[in-house]
Amino acid sequence: MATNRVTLADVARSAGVSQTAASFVLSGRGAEMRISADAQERVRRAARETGYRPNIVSRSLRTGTSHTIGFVSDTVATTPFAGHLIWGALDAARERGHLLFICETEGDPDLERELIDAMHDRGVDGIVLASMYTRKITVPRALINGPAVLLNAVASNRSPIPSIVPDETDAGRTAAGVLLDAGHTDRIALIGAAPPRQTPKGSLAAVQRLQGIAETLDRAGVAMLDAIPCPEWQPRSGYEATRRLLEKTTPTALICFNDRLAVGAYQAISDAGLEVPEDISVVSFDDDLIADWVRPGLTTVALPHYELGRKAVHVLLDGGHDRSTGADARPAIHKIAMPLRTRDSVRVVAAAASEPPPGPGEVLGSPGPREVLGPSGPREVLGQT
Amino acid sequence: MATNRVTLADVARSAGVSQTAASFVLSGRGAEMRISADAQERVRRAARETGYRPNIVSRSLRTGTSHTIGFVSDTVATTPFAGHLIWGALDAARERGHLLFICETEGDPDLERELIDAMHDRGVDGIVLASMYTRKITVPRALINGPAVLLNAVASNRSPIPSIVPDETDAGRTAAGVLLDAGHTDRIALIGAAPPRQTPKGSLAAVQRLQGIAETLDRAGVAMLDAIPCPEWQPRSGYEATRRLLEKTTPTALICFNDRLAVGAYQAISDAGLEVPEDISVVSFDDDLIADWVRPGLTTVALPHYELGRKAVHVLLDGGHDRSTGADARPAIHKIAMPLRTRDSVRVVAAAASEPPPGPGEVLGSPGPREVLGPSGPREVLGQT
DNA sequence: TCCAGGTGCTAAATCGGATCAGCACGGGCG
DNA sequence: CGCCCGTGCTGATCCGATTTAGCACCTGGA
Repeated sequence: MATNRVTLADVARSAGVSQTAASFVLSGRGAEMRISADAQERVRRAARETGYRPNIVSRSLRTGTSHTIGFVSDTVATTPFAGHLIWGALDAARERGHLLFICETEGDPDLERELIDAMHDRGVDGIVLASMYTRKITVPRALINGPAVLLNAVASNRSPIPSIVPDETDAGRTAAGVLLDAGHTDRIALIGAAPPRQTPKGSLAAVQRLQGIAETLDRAGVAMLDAIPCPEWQPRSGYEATRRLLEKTTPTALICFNDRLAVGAYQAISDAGLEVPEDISVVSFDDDLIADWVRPGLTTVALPHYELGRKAVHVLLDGGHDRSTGADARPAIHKIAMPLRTRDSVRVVAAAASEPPPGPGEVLGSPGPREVLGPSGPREVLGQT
Repeated sequence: MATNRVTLADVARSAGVSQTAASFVLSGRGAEMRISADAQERVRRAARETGYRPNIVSRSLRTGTSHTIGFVSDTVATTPFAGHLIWGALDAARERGHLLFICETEGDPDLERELIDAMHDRGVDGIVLASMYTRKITVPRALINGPAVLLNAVASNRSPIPSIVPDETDAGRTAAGVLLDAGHTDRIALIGAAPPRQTPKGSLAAVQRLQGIAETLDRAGVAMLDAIPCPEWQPRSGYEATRRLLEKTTPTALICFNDRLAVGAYQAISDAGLEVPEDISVVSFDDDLIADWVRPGLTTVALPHYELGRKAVHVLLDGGHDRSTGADARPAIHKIAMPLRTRDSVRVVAAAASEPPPGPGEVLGSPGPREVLGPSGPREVLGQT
């Protein structure tokens, strides 16, 4: 810090009023506190001419609000895919005049406690506790020392802290809907579906995506052809599962439970001498980087990282009022829509019966009414050097 | 902030001493200030039992040091590749009891100024101004209001601010050395070399890498076969350049100026019916994610992002003393070694004449004495979902 | 006996704003 | 003439630490 910062006392002296008056004027309470228009003008001019900026540290000491938020993540911060969580939080914080402390716990509970405490020591207005993938977590005790929200996570223990998570169930509906809308009313198989026990620890995506898919297919009276579980959601597993599926039967559409599984599925389909989407359509989840790299581009239901980050900050800053809405004591769980990214992996077989006939210009691609575009898409990812 | 935080006054009261005495004890100046062993013990016990934690906001107001650092980047924060810059800074800061404010300017000078000011308003101890790729930047005026360092950037205007950059010249020496050590003493071509004017604006890598390469080849008496410039360092350019090269002549080794160019070169080599490394060896720079994905794995000189981030924080916190070392008024430029990542893209033709004969177990791979391993390699990058 | 010097602490000021509790002045009214 | 009230401000206190200045007591030497 430079030693020559202009203080409120300087401004007051230069305007010929008391520090109190200057404070009132600059905090917008001039009229309310009956400061004359003339004096107000003098104060404002002095502030402008001296380049006065209020010292937030001292304000924070007195008022207890620091215009600062803590962002504590397990490993999100330096992870390529979910850096958008931070980006959204950063943007929302800036819009509302806040700055973000960011740190990583690396999954270590002691470190987590230490970092949360360090943030409280610095008087943060609240803490965003973020998880790299959507899951249940046990809320650390240190968090109760102030306002907080859970980002990409829900509390496994009882806790009054609100959560922000992607709407995975609706994503399941969207994925199934894409196929239905494109006229696939038969021979739809699932890659990566797993009974709840076989799912990554605490992960919610597997269960909820399946639920949304099943609900939508049921409602349309479409039976599932098959559902192959995968031990882990990696390309290799997707490859194995799809190969086994193709040995048994011939699907015309696949719903893969994430993009990495879908990449494996692509490989297996190709190995079987078939093509996407001519022989088999593929829909998936996440909108991983690879979804745009594979050919044909993968139609997928995107994790709305940017929006999740934004929402977390907004809920945190507007927080506490959640409890007044409704009489239930359970903490709010805010679900963020997962937008569909339409690419080239779904073949349009026929317009869906339930859809209005397509207009002249929109024969191909058929996004249909299910497409939900995120309020602002991610920026292009840049290379290094 | 919770209302029931324990304050120093509480501790003092509970220990039966004055707040002054308590402050002395807890700041480690108890003996110096002649507080009796008994009183010291009482204070420490009270602090422990009440769970006292000093309020950094108030300390900051009094002492002007907030144990807080600002990290201002253009777009680094949410970029997959260079998130390691932040990770290194985060680790170093935590080791020294500091927390990081992180923000992105998106290249907008107004936003940059606004964010730097916002950080100064919060009493940061210093600011790290980071750039996504190594380049010259004009140091914003707002930065002179406190200690600062430039990360991955050097000042184009006169400025007393120290810089932390990768040692690109030495990286050039390393890349050329890898080939020489593997016995390539002929037919070495460069892909991506460019006259200074044709280089990305302000980028230093092109010039310095070339300088190191040329110096090392010269010293070994090896003439360059050819050097093809590339308008931009992307796979397509690398592909085009290599294709043109292969039409003219037949190199046995390529030095590509970054990994993306090398990926293009791989493609062109394959199209020409040749193989890496049997027909043509390839060395490159950056250690981009793709360097480990392509087959054969690409031997490359890594950008030491993690170390750069660490060093920036250390220089910042130890700063100001730079000027005293040496009589020259120019700001310090700290160059961080770029470690070699040996993979499988370089064929060993023969042990280099200048090298000692290889030991029994190390016939292949020949890392040689040039290999510099970073103090701690990057963690594995995790997927999402 | 007196005082210098050491021991073991404490009162009060300070950092820069926010805020509570008034205070001086002028005009209108009874 | 005295009182009340609205206008337009100001003094003092507070937030929670750090730090300067200094005070009371005791011991030992002259």
